[in-house]
Amino acid sequence: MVSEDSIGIATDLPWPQTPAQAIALQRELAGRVLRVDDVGSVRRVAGVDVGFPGGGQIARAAVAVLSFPDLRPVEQAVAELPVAFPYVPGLLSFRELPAVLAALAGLAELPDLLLVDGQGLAHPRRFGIACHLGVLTGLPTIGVAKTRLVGAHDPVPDRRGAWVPLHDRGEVIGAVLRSRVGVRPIYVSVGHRLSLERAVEWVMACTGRYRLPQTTRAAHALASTGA
DNA sequence: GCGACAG
DNA sequence: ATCTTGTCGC
Repeated sequence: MVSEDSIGIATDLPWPQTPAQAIALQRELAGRVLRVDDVGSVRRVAGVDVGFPGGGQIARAAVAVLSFPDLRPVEQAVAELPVAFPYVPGLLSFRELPAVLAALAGLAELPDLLLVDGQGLAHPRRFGIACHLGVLTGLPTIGVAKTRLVGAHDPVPDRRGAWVPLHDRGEVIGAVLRSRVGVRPIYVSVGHRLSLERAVEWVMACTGRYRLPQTTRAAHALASTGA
């Protein structure tokens, strides 16, 4: 029973009710992640983030769409839904994605690329929230996290744009990127339909004078204030 | 058994 | 994530 809205976002999805079901679904969907570059021309880039106003019973998702490459605000959408899944490290998407999908459905036009607040492949089962959102929407996505979930890495040179690979169990799962000199690095990983190298380039192209990309900052502001 | 642990 | 003011440092 899957319904779609006018711009093609499925909203009424079957959803796991327990951590065990969620993990099984991640293992199944992880095989659908595309790591090859297939982004196309990007005119609209969006930041995606979720806040929990009040006691934390409500999830408020925000999508901030910016023009590319000038990064000017062009559209935004917010959606609030009751929280239906607890926060469990590794299962973040099951808590936040329902609200995110609702917010995306409220846009007049879909973005060409999504920067998601959280991990992509840099996840225990290689299926963080950025991968999950990419697979569900079919859109190119990138995971941009402020802290590490899994993996190890060498020190990152303190130069803007420098990055080192993030390793886990013998494979490269992401990039630890110095988006700005003198600040903690950010964790970038493939979400869907692009390579790690291109993901890092897109993130840098969306980043100005701050540690986090403009897209992420705009979405965060929207998700926490609601307007 | 003792830590680590996106948001 | 959220609850919260001032304060240390560049």
